[in-house]
Amino acid sequence: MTEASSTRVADYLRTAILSGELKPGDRIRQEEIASRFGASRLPVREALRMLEAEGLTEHEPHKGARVPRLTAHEVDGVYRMRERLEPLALAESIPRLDDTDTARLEEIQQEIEENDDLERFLELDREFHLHSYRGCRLDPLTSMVQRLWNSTQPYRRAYVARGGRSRMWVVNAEHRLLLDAIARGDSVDAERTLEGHIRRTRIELARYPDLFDA
Amino acid sequence: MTEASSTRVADYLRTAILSGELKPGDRIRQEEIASRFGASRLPVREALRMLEAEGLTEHEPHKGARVPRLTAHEVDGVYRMRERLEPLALAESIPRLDDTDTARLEEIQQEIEENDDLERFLELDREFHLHSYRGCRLDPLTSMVQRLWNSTQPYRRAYVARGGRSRMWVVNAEHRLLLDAIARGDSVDAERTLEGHIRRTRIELARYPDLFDA
DNA sequence: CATTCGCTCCTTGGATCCAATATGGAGGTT
DNA sequence: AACCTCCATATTGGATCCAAGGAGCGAATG
Repeated sequence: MTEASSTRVADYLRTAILSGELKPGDRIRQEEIASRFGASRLPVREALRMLEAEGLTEHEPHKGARVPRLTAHEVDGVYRMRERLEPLALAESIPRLDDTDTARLEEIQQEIEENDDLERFLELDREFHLHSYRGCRLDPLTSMVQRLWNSTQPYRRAYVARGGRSRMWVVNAEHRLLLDAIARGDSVDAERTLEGHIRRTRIELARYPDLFDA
Repeated sequence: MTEASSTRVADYLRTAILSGELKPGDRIRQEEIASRFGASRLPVREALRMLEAEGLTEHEPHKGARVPRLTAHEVDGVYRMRERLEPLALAESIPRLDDTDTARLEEIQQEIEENDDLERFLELDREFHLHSYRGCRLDPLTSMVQRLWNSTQPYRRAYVARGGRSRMWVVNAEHRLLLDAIARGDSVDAERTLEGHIRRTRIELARYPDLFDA
């Protein structure tokens, strides 16, 4: 057992939140998680701190941890941050991407277009974008980008489940344009395309303010 | 004692790092801090997790916590992130700033120009910029900006101590232009001015690659 | 004489127990 | 009947103790 126990707990909770098993507003009781792992509450506490750092949980003294419930305005803000940060990550990444990477991106996009499952789309879309940043050597930047993706995941899910279906062709077109720019190594074009992609998604999301009520 | 003990420890360590008392590469022994506070190691562990979330410490299993030592490339990356994020924070902030705020900014800038102490300058410069974001209602954004400032603080100090003196007039001019744009409520101009301010600082920093060796 | 193996000590990771605080319900009062 | 207060209980925060892993030093050997 060279792996830290708290890390395992953190991994479990992370996938639970990202998969939608734990929803915004849900309370996380330390004892419950601890017993599920046959461990004490201490590693759970550590894990919750780690997740807090990743923006996946929030903590209030003597009240415990919850999955954060974001307002429409906050999600909008996160998307505006992504509009600025992800183009930077992509520009930093492109010079270091090789043919294997672009082939992989093409493959993912292909599967997105053939896929018909909601949950699978969320995974693939995330993988598509994060893979395009894989060449970015700026650790603080990539971890921040990941954090932003994590924090809005539940609302992405809600949106796609609601009305996202009809707009799928737009996403696919944007992804194809992005792929083209990346394959050509055209960072400037890629940045602009990506910024537009995120901005349009943000504006689209704003059309469904009731996603954030529950 | 309604205040969490771990919070006090975190506050102490944070100021210790930001003030330069703890330098990049320094190890932080839990027992040492704990005894200094007459507390057990547990709240120290929690505090270290919090600081890790803020980018002020880093953690390795069974090896303990250290103040992160950034490479020149990483600091450059952080500045590039700031170039993109802080203009957004400023634009978001400006519509909500009132006359009291601009007066306060003017006051800070005035003191910067009269001041001659290195440590005091670091404080004032930080306060100037962070105060200009005070109207920004996007919590994730402001906390991230603060985080970026924190993580480069030791290197800002080293730079100013080394050669920053001679360039002070540039900083002052930039701050004055920024102030003017803010006072006029001209978000577009303010964004552009701020971006240039950060970019020039980044390029200037890159001229001293040996700041990162020790 | 250098190198490597192994041992000891130091530091961190985890479990259990105790203290402090918020939550929810019952009962009394207006 | 509604509201407020107070108490019981559940849940988190902290202290102490024990286990596990890494670093540094010394001795033995090539």
